[in-house]
Amino acid sequence: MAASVVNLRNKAETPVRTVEFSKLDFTNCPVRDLIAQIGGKWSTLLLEALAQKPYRFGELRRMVPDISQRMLTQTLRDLQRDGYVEREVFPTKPPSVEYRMTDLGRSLYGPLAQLLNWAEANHDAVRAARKKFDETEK
Amino acid sequence: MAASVVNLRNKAETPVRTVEFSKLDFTNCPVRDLIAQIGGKWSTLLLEALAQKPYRFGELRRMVPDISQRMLTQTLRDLQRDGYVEREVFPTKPPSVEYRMTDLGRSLYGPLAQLLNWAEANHDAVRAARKKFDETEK
DNA sequence: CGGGATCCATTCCGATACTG
DNA sequence: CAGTATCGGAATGGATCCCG
Repeated sequence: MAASVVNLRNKAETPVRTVEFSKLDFTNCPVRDLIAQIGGKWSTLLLEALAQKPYRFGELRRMVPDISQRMLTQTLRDLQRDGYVEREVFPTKPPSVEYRMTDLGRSLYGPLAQLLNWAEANHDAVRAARKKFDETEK
Repeated sequence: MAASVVNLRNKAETPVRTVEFSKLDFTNCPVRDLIAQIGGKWSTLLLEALAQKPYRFGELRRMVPDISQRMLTQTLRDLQRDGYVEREVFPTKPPSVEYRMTDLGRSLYGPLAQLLNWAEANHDAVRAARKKFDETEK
């Protein structure tokens, strides 16, 4: 229904998004469905690493020292399930496993990197806003 | 140290991000710090609504019917704390409260909207990847 | 080396009831 | 109308031990 369709525009009046608020079923909402995974604690970090080049399990572990191997395994598995990452096992002795980004993952990383750049560029502004909010004691 | 700095480049060899993996303290990592909030279950939805125009509490509640008033209050409060949203109370009878986006929030919404567009455009691809992964019974 | 299995603490979030 | 307070279940994530 047209009344429930919202056009989100930027300043140049170019439509940037159209969101229908009438039917927001969790199982079928792309935003919640995909962002829930990307928004996990370790997903973006691993996507950033693998956007550079393929890495082995142990290499990723050393690059992100404060991740538990449980979460590394699980996050990589989830990223593979969503089609962002490929896994290849080399039957060496002992075995080694390499993770690399797929084309879908690279296409995701474009807009994602822009958002992460924004986060870094505006981290101070957000922290200042938080401090002000907390000091005003609301 | 230079060895721990990773340049993430796109196909045109333009550096898009530089990530230092050596010091990723949770309290000081902008990505995790900001994305953790944005990645919450309701944040993006409310940012999308308020990117269009200001809304009152009850209007937002009706736009997103499956949110509890507890989470609506809390998410709006968190968005306000991070400086994305402003709250204005009108001392009418009964009182009404309006929420509107700040300039910081609008600047965030630019790259965020691109990511959300990607999520919608590629939802089918991800769902297909999930189905294939699950059927391959890994 | 690259996991899997188990246990446990914390956090998130929904439901419900109450208030100025 | 726009919240606050409390409770409890579910999900998230860390620590530890085991295994081919």
